[in-house]
Amino acid sequence: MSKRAALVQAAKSLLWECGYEAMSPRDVLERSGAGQGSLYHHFSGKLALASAALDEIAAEEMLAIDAIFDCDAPPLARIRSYLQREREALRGCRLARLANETAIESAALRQPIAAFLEHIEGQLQRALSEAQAAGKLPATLHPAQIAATLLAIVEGGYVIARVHWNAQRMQSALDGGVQLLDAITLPDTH
Amino acid sequence: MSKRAALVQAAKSLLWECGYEAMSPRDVLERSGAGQGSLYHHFSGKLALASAALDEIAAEEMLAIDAIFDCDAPPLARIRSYLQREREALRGCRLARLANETAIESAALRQPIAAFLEHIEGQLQRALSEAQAAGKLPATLHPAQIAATLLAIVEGGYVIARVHWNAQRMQSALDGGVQLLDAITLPDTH
DNA sequence: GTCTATAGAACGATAGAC
DNA sequence: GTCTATCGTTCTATAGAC
Repeated sequence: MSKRAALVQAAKSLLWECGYEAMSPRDVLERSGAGQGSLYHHFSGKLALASAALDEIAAEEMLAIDAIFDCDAPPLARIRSYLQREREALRGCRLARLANETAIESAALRQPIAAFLEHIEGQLQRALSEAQAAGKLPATLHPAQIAATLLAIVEGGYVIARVHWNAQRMQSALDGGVQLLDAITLPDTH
Repeated sequence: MSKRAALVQAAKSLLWECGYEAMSPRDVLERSGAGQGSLYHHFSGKLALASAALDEIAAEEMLAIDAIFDCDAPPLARIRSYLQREREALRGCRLARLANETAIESAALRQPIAAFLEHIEGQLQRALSEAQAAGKLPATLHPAQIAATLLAIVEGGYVIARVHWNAQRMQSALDGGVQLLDAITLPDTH
């Protein structure tokens, strides 16, 4: 593996563990086995390295999202699969955990994270629209907003779990989300 | 105002603006007008100062929550008021914005934030149970889990807004939450 | 209780040899 | 492309005068 790849790999793991501000170039060098020179040869600085790492993380995670949604299951089942997916609640969302760092104001960091969330919302909205077209959901609901709500349940679940330092807290929020989904599902009319 | 109070006041504003790790004692001293000595006379260190500041913030915010919930409006209207409350989405949740910092593992920081979230969940759960008892909600829903879900919508809404750097994104998530609440509300049967 | 001066370590980045 | 050595700054905390 090239030193550049090793640096990006180390940054990817450290960004999840520590976030951006708390990830020091020193940590990255130690974990990757590279020297200072390699880092500043391949990247203009810490921000550019983190941006490259987030690009890779976002690409990986979007593939995982598509693996859930691009299947033959009925639309509401796909949403349930997304909500009930296995998660490491206490580690936080691999991308959105950076949301509250000052550096999120930099587009280089924000863009890959925003693309990831947008991708999830798109899949959720598609599934909701499909369910609505099939008469499984009330026509009064707005798929775009419900999609945002479902994504918020997941991202908020991570936050709650970390504050209580208890993974079960996220599970409760997700379970409630599934209950809401079940409660608004219309019975078949044939 | 005593220097101690000035230090806590400065910490309260900086914690919201920057978070914990990014809040340096230097910033606190500059904003409060106090010297190094005052800080380390009144507090054992940065962590103790932040803990005291968070205690005050949590107390203030819980009062604001009670102002919404302790009123004569019907239970589901109180929940709607909470969801539709005015918020500064891009600033993030004044307390839970610290959720993804390493220091959240310290009980001194976590406890006031956890108490705040717990307080909200309690109010939501009470309102949901009341609505259920009045026949306004399906008996199949679990108030504790729905309460966690509603809180997650709010906390997740902050995250999404910050990632997109667009306050409207939080609004969409909250609007969807209100739609879900309306969709599960049972019609009066008299 | 409050101040200024300073400590020792870690920060992000640069220099320059190979 | 990779390395080691080092820069100037900022970090959190302590010392000690008043």
